[in-house]
Amino acid sequence: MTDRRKPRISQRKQPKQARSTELVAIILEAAVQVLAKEGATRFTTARVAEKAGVSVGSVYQYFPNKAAILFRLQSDEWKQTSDLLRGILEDSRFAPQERLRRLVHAFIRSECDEASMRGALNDAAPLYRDAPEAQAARVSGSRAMQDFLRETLPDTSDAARTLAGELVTTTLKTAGKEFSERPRKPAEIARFSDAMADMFCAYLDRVAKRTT
Amino acid sequence: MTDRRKPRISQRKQPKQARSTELVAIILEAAVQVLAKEGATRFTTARVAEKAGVSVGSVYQYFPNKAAILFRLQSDEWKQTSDLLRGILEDSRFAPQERLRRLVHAFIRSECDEASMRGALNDAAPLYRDAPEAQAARVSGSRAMQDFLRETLPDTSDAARTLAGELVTTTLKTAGKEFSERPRKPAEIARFSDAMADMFCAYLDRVAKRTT
DNA sequence: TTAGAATGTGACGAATTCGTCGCGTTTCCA
DNA sequence: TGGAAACGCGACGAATTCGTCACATTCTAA
Repeated sequence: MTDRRKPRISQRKQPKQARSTELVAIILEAAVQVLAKEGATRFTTARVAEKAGVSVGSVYQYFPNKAAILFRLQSDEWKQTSDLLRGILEDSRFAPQERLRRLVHAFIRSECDEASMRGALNDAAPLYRDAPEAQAARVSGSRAMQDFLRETLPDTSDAARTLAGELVTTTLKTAGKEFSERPRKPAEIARFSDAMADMFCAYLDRVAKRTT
Repeated sequence: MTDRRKPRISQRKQPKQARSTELVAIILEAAVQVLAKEGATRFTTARVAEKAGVSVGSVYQYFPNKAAILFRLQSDEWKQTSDLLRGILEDSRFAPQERLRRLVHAFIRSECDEASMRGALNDAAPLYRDAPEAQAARVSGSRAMQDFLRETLPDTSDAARTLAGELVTTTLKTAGKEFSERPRKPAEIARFSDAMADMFCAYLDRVAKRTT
């Protein structure tokens, strides 16, 4: 529970037998449960072990500390959504603006779907975000968005495009998270997503015009 | 440190003599220091008391628990920025879009100014945000923005205006926070603020046109 | 079959933290 | 000026949490 320390966070030992591979999966699943149901401050290796029907020792066999479990969950989450978004942005069946719209909807819906887990994971961020591994993971964030913008804003300078990309990306991510913190009805979700997509489209149109 | 509990958070006792009034101020100041320098997880009543040159007992004389101190800091913060923003939005010397631009710049600059304190306060949010007092405070959030939009988008439906207001408000707040989490140069801050203001203006223009 | 590697166990020590309570000190006011 | 109320103190009990370690069990390969 220290803040300034930067604990190693990578996995301690690779499972070599089938049962231990499965064990890791069970632990991670239990971790998700505990996080969602108990919240970040009650997320404990002991509780995870109990939920998994396993002893604490086994947990520490594959994860050097609590932070490592959380980081793993966050990594999986990142990978999952980043794949999702990339897929949508590269789907050439749709016009660029339609792709963006779908992106926003997909992201916010997914954010609302697992709101309690993600909220808790977010609350726990102070425990793992200062570790070097987490820093590295943060860099490779919004590659897909830049590629998309290169296609959409071909005549815009690199600097302006980068800025626009950062703005859109952070807005989507953070405002989406905030929005999903309270329970929402499907209609609400759709309306908010539409509004955000409108905002992005209006902004990108304006950026495009500016350099034409 | 429990998550599900909703501790009372209001002040325990009103200071009645000058020295105790000053004491509360000293405690709060120390709390800010500790939060900024030590981070949320090392924020402790004991540390606050030590920093304030006061005993723990005195701290608990005026705050029922740790969460109450944090909530008080957050409340002060909210009040302060909400006054700032209201002032800018109501300043009729400037055209609406210019006001919005100034709003964004002021908010993000202020966010960057005290980034470490606000970041830590945010990390500690799980400790106080579930208390009923905090829920109540959240409601009276973005009144000024709605008034501003009533002026800017007179022909838009209430529902659409509310939606637009929520989107702009949450975007400003959350994206601003995220942006300020890493240290930024003044030029960077200005560029990002400009981009965000552009985005808002483009969006609001589009909303306005839609109903004209 | 059997040695030894991999895996799994859970009681336990160390550390931290919260908030209280009994008691001493200062201030107020009649 | 004297007593009551306000104020301030800090050692301490209760609770929680982290992560380890010595030992038990299961698996693999020769």
